[in-house]
Amino acid sequence: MQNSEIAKAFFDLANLLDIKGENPFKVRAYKNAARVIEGLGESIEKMVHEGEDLTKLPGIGKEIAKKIQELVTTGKLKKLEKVKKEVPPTLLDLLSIEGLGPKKVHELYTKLGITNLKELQEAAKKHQISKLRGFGAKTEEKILKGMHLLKQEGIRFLYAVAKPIAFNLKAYLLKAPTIIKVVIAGSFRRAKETVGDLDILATAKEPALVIDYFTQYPDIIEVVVAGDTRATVVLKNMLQVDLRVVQDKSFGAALQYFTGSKDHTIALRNMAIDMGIKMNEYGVFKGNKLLASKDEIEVYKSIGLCYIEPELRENRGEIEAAAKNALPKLITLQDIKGDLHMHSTFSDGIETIKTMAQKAKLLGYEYIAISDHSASLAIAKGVDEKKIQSYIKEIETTEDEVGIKIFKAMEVDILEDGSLGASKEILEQLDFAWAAIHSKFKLDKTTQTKRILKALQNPFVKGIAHISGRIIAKREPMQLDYETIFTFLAKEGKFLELNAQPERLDVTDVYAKKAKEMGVKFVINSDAHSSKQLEFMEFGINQARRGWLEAKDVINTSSLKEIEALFN
DNA sequence: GCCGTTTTCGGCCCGACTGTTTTCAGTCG
Repeated sequence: MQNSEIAKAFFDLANLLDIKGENPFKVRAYKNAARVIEGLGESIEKMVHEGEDLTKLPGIGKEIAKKIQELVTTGKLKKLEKVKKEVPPTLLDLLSIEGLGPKKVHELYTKLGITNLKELQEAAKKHQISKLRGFGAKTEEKILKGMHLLKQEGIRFLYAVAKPIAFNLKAYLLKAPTIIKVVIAGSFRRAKETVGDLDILATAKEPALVIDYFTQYPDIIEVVVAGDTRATVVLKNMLQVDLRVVQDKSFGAALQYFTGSKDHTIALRNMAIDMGIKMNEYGVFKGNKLLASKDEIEVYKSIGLCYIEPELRENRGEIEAAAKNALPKLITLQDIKGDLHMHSTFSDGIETIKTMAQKAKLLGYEYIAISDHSASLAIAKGVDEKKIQSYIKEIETTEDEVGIKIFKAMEVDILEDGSLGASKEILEQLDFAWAAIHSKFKLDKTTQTKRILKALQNPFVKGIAHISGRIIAKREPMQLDYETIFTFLAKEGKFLELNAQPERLDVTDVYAKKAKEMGVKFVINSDAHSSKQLEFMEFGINQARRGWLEAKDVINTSSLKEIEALFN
């Protein structure tokens, strides 16, 4: 059973109990546990099988641990089954309408007998809803409007897609009356691989003027809420944007609050409470005394912590590390000295080796590797016995012409049985190869893991590229025993690729952190198929930072000399 | 239901906005 399935069971349980009117703190406890499970790096099922103590996880106590055990071993949760008999589970769908929460759904169910979206729509059309106490004409209208917005729910935007949208909005807002600062905050600032909405923080002398100006942005299709200091709108592309405007003196406190994550901020505020301190978006206070507000460094310092980089703010141990002054010094784009995975017209790249090399030189790299596909991958028309000589010659010529070190490499396909899609005769003419899977993604976990390990045993293979094979929101990751693979990589001194393609970002942040803890070394590669795509390195760095990686964990931060030594 | 270096009981982040009220509950982030 996947962590996500277990988390969903607890979310459903929490929401149904909430609708039923159960103690809200108990509801919150279930939701907290669900979030912890969702964000966990390792399989809860595996932890149960290995007899690990689940109550060591934050937010999981004796009762929830027992329920997890029950779910994993029987596939069912008696308490959830029981609640589903008391409260129709189709009521959960009603919660996805803007403005409907557990209390209102409870009223609709008990007073009007509404159990699903269809009945809700009918009741709204007959104007039965506005007659209920606590409801009115506006709520009824909102329900009817919310019905057709529902389908769009839950879509997330790739970071790389959201970026230009965010920058356009920022440029627009910087022209707002009395504006001082504009920062894209939220999950975008934390550089998550996808963002569900954009959270923008602004400071201004007169916030209300900025809100008014914001709601006139041409790409808006709906203004959901607009008050004096905050507004929520939906853009034509269905991206939701939240703007918060505060006085400039509150910038640091507001930025911390609006960057999140929610779990991180709640943990900070709880820590502050223990110290007799109150934290909100206006500042950090002891009684009436303002301790900090103007910048984030000061805000963190006021509760005894050093500054925590946004990418780490997920309540995954960063607060404890900050308290001990043991945070990692995160890798930056400037640390990267070369790119070791890219394609050319010799396989499915759209530009020549020369164009790729020129662009790499422009980016300031000391070295690159051209790593076209092996011929076994028919779709990419790779390098076979007939092409290998011209491939090598072209790389050598370009190296001299452009004046940048170019490694002769290959992204060699891993076949179904774990053997490689290129012969020894081809491989021994190259500097090294990355191994990668491009087909048969659905093999079971044991078979898939063995397949990768077998490929990695080949001496020409220096590492594994885009390990999970996932395409965000399009293809599920393969089932793998990551621990076994990471153990092998660390022991053999082979490398784990962090693929920077914005829809891959493979490995994920959570697994990167785990691999690092196990002593694995990384290579961050653009996997560029055009010279423009060499700039994707930025997205790989984002993911690496979210995975707590430092320059010393990543081999392509090394100088050419060091890299050559590594490959010999 | 979870949690605890003052606590095993009594707390549980905190504030903006809306729509419905006639001073505030519910929802949201």
